[in-house]
Amino acid sequence: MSQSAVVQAIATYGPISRASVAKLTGLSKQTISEIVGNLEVDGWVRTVGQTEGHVGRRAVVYEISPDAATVASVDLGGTKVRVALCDLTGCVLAERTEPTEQSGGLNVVEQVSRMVRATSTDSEYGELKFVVVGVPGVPDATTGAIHMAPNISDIDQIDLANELNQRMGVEVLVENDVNLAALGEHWMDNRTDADDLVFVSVGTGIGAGIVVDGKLMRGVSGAAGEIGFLPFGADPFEAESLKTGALERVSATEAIVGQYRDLSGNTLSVPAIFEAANAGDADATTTLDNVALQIARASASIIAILDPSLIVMGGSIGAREELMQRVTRFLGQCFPRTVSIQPSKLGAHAALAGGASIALSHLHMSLFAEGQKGAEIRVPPPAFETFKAGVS
Amino acid sequence: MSQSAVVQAIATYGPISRASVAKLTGLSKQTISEIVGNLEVDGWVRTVGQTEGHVGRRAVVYEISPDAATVASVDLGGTKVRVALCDLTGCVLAERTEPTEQSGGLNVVEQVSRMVRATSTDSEYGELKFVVVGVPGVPDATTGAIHMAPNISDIDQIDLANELNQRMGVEVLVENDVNLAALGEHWMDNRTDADDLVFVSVGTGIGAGIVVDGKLMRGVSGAAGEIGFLPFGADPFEAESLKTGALERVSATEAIVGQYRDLSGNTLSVPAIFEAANAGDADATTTLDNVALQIARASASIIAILDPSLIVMGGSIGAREELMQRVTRFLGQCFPRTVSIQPSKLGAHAALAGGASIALSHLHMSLFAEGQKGAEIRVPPPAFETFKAGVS
DNA sequence: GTTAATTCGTTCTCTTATCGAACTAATAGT
DNA sequence: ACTATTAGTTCGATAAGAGAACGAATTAAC
Repeated sequence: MSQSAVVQAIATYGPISRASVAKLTGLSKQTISEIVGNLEVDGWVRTVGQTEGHVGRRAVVYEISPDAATVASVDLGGTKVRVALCDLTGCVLAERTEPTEQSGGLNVVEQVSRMVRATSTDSEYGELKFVVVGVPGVPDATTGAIHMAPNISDIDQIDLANELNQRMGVEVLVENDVNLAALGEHWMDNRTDADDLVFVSVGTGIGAGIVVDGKLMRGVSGAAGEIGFLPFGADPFEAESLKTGALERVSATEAIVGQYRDLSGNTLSVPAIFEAANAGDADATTTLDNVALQIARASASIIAILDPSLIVMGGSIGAREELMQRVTRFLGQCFPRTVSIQPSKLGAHAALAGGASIALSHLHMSLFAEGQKGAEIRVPPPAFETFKAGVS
Repeated sequence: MSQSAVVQAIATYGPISRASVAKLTGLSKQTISEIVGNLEVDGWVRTVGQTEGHVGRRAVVYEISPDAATVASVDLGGTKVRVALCDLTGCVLAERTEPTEQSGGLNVVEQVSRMVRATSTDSEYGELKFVVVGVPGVPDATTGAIHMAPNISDIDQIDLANELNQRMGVEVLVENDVNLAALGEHWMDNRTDADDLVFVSVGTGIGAGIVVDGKLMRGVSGAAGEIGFLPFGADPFEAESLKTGALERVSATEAIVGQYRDLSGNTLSVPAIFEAANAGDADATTTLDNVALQIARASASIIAILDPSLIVMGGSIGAREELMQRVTRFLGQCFPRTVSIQPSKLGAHAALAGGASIALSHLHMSLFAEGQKGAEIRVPPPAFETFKAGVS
């Protein structure tokens, strides 16, 4: 069937007539009529009136039926758990946030499944069909355990996707949170010219998510984008660099606080250091310069290897305007080509958006392109403001 | 049509009966009979006898008709032009090598098209259907010019693919030589477990070709893998590093010769420096250690960002056993995960093999999967010895 | 206000790829 | 010779989709 193509066209080109879908897809009119008819009977699309003002007969226009089903996107962080319930168009129907269960392990599983259940039955939404969970670690494809996630205890001892699946009875996908953030930014960007992007997150740690050809690059062991281990910043041949990562040792929260303390003798939080720099504190300025220099080098490495069209900076530190400006300046001094660097548009909600985009793609695939090889449905993002409002 | 699946099965599983193809593809027996019948009439496959010794009726077995068509793979280097003519199974039918026309520009175009024509009409081969040319530079997708190719003069002034196409009347694809080498190694490796690899070439320059998911990663401007510009080795903030690349300044031919001269006062060629190191020359040993250290850092960068399953070292310098051992040792000291590092199996012929693999894939696609979206035909490589013998 | 041009959507027929089942053919082992 | 087994063909049946023709509804133009 070419159901997927039809759904894709309706989803992408908003309210649209069957004749237009025929032109867009290249399929014949009656094929479209039949497919749309079936979709309408099954409740996936619905009519929204008629065209008017044009020459010729009025066309009945269709759109995706937003409430035919829902998906949930979960951002499982070390301190907070966020759950967003989205309809088929990606609009946020309900959201809730809780502090993460610090006892970790199965208790977190219980917490997430309880929150998802509560959110999805808040009122009369469509059936929950898919859940995507973003975690601050590397999901192991075979065992389902989450490696390198020091912020959530015992999360590497259980098969997270499987445990959640059993409790909720819905298909669950677990993905690294930075990867999801990269996808989220890419989704909302919705660019047609180039289909790639690297999301660089600087916060308690430093990491990157890579989108190439609209798809996530994970690497064989799921560790693609672990730029904390780039071999510069600290001496990469010191033992400590093998554990923490040479670059991470000089560019994440702890390193920034430490560096400022070494220079000034005072211990300030990272936001306070930014304040101090803005107020003219020379030590703070030096600290930020040093950090930005390292991040510029990291960006240069990424560009040298991947040649992306865009780098998006995110995380509590990375997205700061003061840092971005410095990074852009330094990058110009150590790399011949210029690449656009932009701050994250979605901020703390990037991973949530990425989860929603994956969930919707998967759902559409399973519904309309069951077992087709090259099929790929790209669900267009909702208006930026709509999404932002839903999760604020 | 599922022609592509049938061709794929016959190409991959050698001489094979129609019944077996049916089982492999999941298509029904008479569908296979019809498709194979058509392919045989058109000359793409042929029978090669019957099975014997099994219970039941004897099966007629088919294989790809090797001489139904040919493709040419060209390695257009700064000093040599190599042309290999391959049949449909990837076997080399004829080969020729000439010094590169030093006048550059259109003269090189003439040289290549003359060589290809001469090679393909040497005797009675199948019709030439596709030509792939590997160049030491970055092909511009829009203009067809080759950027960053200092070794072939004026090659950035012309639309290479187009000029060649007009002279030869065959479809021509131009690709970076390191990218082709990466594909060639990947093709010959023919691994089923993981479908990615990074080819690192160290010679007059340093560069990398990246294969992910069986496909080349090119980047937006075709500059992916330009690891000469990784921001370490020399100081990346010096003006010279913006031109030559910070890493390239300390790891390619010129840098190695220079470094040894600085240490010892003597000027030796790179092979001579390797000899000296093997003979116990401390300065040569130090030089090679330094170079290997930088290449290990480059490898660490690649692994941190891409997380590949394999790195293949190539180029006149990179493939040397003495260097590889050092790189492996240093990499273990600056990166926590171990990744397999292997020397190039194809040596100077890697790009030629990569060109052949692309040419064959394209040809099969255009013949049997015209305008199918997700279609992809993977032509299995010939036996390693067969190929090697053909181009030696 | 009638007519022409235009667009939408349906009906009907035709093509093409594929499958399923029945049937014929050939072979090894008993 | 008989049987189990595998190979390959013949003969419909089915389903996705294309193409053409036609009816319906609407605006523009005279």
